[in-house]
Amino acid sequence: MYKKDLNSSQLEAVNFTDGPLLVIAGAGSGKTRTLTYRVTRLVEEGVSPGAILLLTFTRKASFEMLKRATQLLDSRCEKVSGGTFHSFAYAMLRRYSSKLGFDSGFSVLDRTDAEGLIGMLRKEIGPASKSRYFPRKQTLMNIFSRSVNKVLPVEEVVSNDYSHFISDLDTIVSLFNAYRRRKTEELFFDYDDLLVYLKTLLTNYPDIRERISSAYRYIMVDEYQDTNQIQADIVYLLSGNTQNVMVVGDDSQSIYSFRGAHFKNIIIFPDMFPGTRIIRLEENYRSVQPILNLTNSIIDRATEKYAKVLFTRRSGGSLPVLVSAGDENSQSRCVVEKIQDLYRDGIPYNRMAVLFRAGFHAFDLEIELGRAEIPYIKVGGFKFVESAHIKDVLAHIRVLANPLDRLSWYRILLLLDRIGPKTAGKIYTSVLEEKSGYTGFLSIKVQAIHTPGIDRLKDLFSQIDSSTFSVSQMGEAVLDYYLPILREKYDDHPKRARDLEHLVSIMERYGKLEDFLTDMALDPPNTSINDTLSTDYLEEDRLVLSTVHSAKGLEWHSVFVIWCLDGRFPSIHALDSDTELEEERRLMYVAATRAMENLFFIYPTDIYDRGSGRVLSRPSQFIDMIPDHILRKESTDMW
DNA sequence: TCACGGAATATTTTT
DNA sequence: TATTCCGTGA
Repeated sequence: MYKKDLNSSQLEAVNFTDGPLLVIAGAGSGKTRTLTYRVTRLVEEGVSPGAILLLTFTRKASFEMLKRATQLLDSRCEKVSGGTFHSFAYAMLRRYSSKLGFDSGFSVLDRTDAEGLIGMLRKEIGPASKSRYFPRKQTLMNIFSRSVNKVLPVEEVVSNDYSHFISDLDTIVSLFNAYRRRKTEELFFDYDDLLVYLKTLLTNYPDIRERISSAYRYIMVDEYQDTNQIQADIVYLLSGNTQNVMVVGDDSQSIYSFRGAHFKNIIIFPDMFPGTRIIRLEENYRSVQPILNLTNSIIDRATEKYAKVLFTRRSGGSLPVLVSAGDENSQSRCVVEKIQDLYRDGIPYNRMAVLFRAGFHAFDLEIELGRAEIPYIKVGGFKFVESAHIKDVLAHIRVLANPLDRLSWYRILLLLDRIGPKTAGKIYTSVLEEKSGYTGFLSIKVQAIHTPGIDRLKDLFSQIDSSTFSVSQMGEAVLDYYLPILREKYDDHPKRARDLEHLVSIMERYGKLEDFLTDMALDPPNTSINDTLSTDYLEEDRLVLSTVHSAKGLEWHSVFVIWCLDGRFPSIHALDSDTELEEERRLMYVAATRAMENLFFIYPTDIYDRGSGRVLSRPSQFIDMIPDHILRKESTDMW
């Protein structure tokens, strides 16, 4: 099976099982296949599945690979440990949390929670003089996260990238320290902490490092170009004496530098692991030659690249097309028409995708698709767990698991009439004083709080018994309580109520409350059908709308990239920074290399950009000025 | 202490 | 366009 299904480079990678291995895998070169077969090879050779660690970029990616491996070999492959760096870190930290002083566990803060916490602190110890601009909580989080991910002091991040806030540096630094303190007090880890604490654990406790690294004797890391410094350090620490580490990546597809990732990790891997074997996968199996010609010319113009020549044996195929449309709506109608044409030619909807730079770029298209009755699913962009109504419900559930969670208590209490931050603070303090977990709320001794809201809330908490209730039973109880509030608060409550129903059905899959809450933070649902939270997909024939970031690693028969307009893609904010512009180029490269047979770039003209006051009309500089024999030009005027 | 209204501010991608 | 911030009146 190995010889039949793999080319010689892939086979070499699969058979190289001991020692450090770097696989430079171009787009569509069978990277996933190589990783999958390597798993089956190891298992087949008798390596215990539990000793294999497969770190991927999303949980879905590792799930898919292991499912495939199971089909190829047998169910042993299901036992392979797979997941993201963050989920792996979570599992390890759970196991050894007492070492780090978190005896009673901890919960994970997602991005908005972290910002909320910072927002609270900002109010408490914020800027002394209110006359000047002070960074918002979001900006503060960006500064802190960058400092952690790039392993730089906050001072340096501020003076390098946020020099306009330099006069507030002292306050920013003390906020950072307060943020860290509060996380510890309330038993919280944010995304960055998961990685940082894992690294600390591995560094400071050699015995634990030894135990973990000997448990995972074979480590594989996918999408290595999108790892950051801490992740690379973790890989190094995990590799132990055997150094059986295989990393796979493509520097041309590095698109997460905003998260601290740096593709240089790929380049320096052989320095970290002397004796690294390097294998290049350069045959593309995905795209027809005309598409490859185009994608090569996109990436050829990159200033910094590590030469790689992709070739394909897939002859034939038609030229990629660049379409100029009048305005946003004619762009949408153009996409709809082409999709209908292809569908009539026998291409199912789920083999076509529309990709875009940012979630909101698809709004107009979604309306047109609805009008044309084309079923679609949207991936990425908007996150449901961050919408207010979902957050509201989750807050009630979170205090059940972690009664120290001040943010959630505040959120719950502020929903009630006549209760503001001050009162919420008093209630929070008195709940803690009871020292009986969330049930402490039932006997709070705060004078003069007798609102109907508080009584209803007490009802809810007295009804829920976290030791006997299943996760979804808790969800249902909270939902019963919350729905009247929802109706009061939002005029679009029917739609939001549907999301909540769906949330409860997701809860049914979980046995433990902690697992549910952790997944909501680390692996939140990010797909929607008709603007409503949805998790069942691929079962029906639906067109895929996706951000380019969420499309990474996937492929479709026909791909449409919309808003290929200079100032949108690349984003107008990237235009004055070379490194950001280069990242946008790689992003365009990722988008284009998703296509197997047909590739369309579409851009509307005469778009007024509010932010800059400029009118955007040029096609994206990444595909502008490409000769007609590589990229065909069309215009919607011609119809 | 809360609730509300007007003003100011702004990017986007995700674990 | 939406969110978030700040001041004012109740």
